[in-house]
Amino acid sequence: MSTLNTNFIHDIVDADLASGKHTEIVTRFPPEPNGYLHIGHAKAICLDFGTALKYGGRCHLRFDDTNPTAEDTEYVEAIENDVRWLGFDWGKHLYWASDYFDRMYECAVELIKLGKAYVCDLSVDDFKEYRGVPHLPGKEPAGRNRSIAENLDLFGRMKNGEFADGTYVLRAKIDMNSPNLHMRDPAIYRIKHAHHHNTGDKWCIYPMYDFAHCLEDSIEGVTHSLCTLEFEVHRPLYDWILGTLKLYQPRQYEFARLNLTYTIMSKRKLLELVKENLVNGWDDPRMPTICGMRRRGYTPESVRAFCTEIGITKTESLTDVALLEYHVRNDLNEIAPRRMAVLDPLKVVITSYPDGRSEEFELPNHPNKPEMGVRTVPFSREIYIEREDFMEEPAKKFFRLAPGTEVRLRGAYLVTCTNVVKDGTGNIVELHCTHDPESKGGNAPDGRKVKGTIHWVSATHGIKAEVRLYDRLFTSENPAAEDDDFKNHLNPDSLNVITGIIEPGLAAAKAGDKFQFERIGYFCADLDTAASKPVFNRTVGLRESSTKQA
RNA sequence: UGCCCGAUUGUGUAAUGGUAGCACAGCAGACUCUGAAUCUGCUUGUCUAGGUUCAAAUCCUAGUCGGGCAACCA
Repeated sequence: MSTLNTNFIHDIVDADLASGKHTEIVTRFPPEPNGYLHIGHAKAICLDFGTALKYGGRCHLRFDDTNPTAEDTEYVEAIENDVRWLGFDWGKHLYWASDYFDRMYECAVELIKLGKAYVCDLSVDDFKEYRGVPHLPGKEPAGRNRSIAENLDLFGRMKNGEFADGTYVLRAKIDMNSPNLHMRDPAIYRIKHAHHHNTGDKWCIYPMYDFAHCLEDSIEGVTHSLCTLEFEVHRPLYDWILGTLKLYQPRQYEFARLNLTYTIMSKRKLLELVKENLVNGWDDPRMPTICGMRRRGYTPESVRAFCTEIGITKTESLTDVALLEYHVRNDLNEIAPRRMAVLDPLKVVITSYPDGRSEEFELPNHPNKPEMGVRTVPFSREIYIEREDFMEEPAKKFFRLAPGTEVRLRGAYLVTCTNVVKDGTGNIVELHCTHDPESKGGNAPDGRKVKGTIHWVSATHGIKAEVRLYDRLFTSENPAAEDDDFKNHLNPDSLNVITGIIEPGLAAAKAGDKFQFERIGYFCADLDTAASKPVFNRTVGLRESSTKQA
């Protein structure tokens, strides 16, 4: 597994191991079950699990389910599935923040007893006003000086459901004048009369992220708590809570989140696309979600290789999606069997080939990997070729078919175009060619060089297939940074559904099977595919040298 | 305006006081029954100004630019 890269986090781990601070490395991936995982999460997953793997430690999968009004079990299974698909295993270490609600409550009580937490009755608006703004000190609420006994009583009554949502909140007593807003007596427990998927109706108060997360890490013995940059300002609070409670203190380290060109990474925005039917669900192959990429035909190996390559830093950046596509091609090139499919068919009649006759050619599944075997492809008098593989008036470096020129039909015969058939409006509807019967298999006995090789499908044997041509979802390199609504920058051509002609064997493809359609790109059978109606997704096109003349 | 963080070719990263390297992208060529893959070569970079040092991408100071923080979200 390609996790042997190094980065500044690993430098820290190396140092901690060398100094004896830790002997076993424990990390965690802590998703909130309120959405689907995307490529940005893949980066975090590769770091969290990859670090544990590299150092022979363990990585916990922990659902951060502290907000029952935002979360849904719908997402839990999808998240587990996605992490597994990426190739990682949490073993028996599956946890829930809600597993620790009792402990967290006790910790909150402890904080109150230490005089380090109090119940506050400020309204949400007043709460904000008292907190103030970054460059001015905040104001201390009256409740800040409540007695410990009164706080204990009030917090107990909050827990017992005596108060309505929003009436009280438990706050850490830190410093209303701190330059760090998160230290201005942050709320750590709020009242939410909501049913929780794990704990049912046991609780009507739930811990806030800042209070819950450090306790979860501490309880689980996490050594390195890795998160994204926006939590940097939360770190003092993380340390304060554990320090005040004198609990084991994991260290939090922050790294930059992934940004990719021509995509958005915000869960909220992705949800918007799904809800407004601008895409066909979370697993739409245009989505940067892990399930979307899976359906698109990306492999876990390629996603992991990409995550390794981009590295882990604190520098905010915008990674070129071409780098991801490179890794997808790189992996698919190795593993995808070759097939022929014509996406924009132009009929060719081999006039010298006997009518009614057909034969089968044996073609390799992979040009450089004989061990991948061969398949047979039927040939007949009428075939389809790609419309763009013919030019009536060929450009200078056009190597393909043109009137009077000879090309190789991949693995079949050398053919020469003898006639161009047009309809009344001048559109080319058919080509006539003659073949060299001596060139069976694709080479002439006289050894003459033929530069052009094009793919083909027998018109009498080929099967129609729905082919979904996917392109980038946005036309803007950085849709989230545009001044207007990101949805104004959706690519109207991000999906183009066409009917192509595939070699017959391809109709048996099972959903998820991956192929290279020679000279076109990598494709995979979609979830919707059926032998009676094959459906293929374009995963990514082949790289095209810029010298290729259209 | 307060605090925190960051800045290395077009993009992403490495170099931990000692030759600025790698990958992608781009360009040129070789090879090729995929204009793919593969192979070869090439172009382009340390934000600025001072300082420390025999030596600075690296350490210090100031500035510039970019980002984050003001949910009873995570």
